[in-house]
Amino acid sequence: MKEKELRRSLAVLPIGTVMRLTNLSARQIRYYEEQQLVTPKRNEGNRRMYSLNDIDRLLEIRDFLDEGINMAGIKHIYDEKARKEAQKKAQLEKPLTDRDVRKILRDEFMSVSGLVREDEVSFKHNKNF
Amino acid sequence: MKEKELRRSLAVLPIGTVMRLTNLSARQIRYYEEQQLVTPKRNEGNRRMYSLNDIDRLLEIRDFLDEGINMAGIKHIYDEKARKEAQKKAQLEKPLTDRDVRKILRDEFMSVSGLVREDEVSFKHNKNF
DNA sequence: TAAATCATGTAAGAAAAAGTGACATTGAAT
DNA sequence: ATTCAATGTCACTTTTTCTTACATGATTTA
Repeated sequence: MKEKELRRSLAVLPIGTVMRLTNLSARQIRYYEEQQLVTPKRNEGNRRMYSLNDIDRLLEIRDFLDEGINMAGIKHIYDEKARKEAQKKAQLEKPLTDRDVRKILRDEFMSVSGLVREDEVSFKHNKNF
Repeated sequence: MKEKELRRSLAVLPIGTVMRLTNLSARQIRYYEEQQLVTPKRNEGNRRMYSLNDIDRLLEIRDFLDEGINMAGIKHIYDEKARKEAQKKAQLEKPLTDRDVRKILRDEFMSVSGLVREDEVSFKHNKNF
């Protein structure tokens, strides 16, 4: 299903359409870009062009904001996501060591939000888990 | 899968995007509309807005033209298609009579292009088939 | 072959959409 | 009360799109 992936990442929508589809103002959409939460392409005439993936991202941002999360928080979420993606991809290159497997397992546990409080660092730092 | 149907019929693309996606000139795209081969929506500012279905239609038109079929021919093809769609929908309302079933079967045969020559009208008109 | 028609190109002028940059506003946190 | 984050608004410019009209090359038709 590489085809679908491609279609969803095609930058074909002007900002006017994105406004209607997301119920966001042009100001908001451009501001989120300024905050590096979305990175639309530009056409030859310097007009922003968005993909369906961009739309999804913007809808998600809108939801996060509605939940009361601020820009910094959202930025953090996406940075984390990108970091994990990159790491996962890197792992696929090299075979996993036992140590890697344990680390991944541990990370999975840690990312179950709310299970562990921020100040419970001892467990977090126990490399022998 | 009504969801997908909806997405494909959403008018979200400006003509510039359609040009890039189809490799057709604005002039061509507008001309095909003039010939009623496509019927894009308009936004509040009177700009043409196209759906993914419209894109498919335009690509198909381009292929027909490449095959040497002219506007009238293409128009005929789509008129036929629309006619059959309408008929099929109408049939779904009422239960089918035996006669209807035979007619549908016959039409199916007739629409297998090339099987029957244009001048072989006797078979075509034999209502007892 | 001359004339008409088809499909497309092109140009002009107007209107709409989108760009940037600056300043204003509002609500929440300090 | 001040600051800051998120958004609104305005001014001015560039790009895109619209419509209308006329031009052109390739086919059809008379």
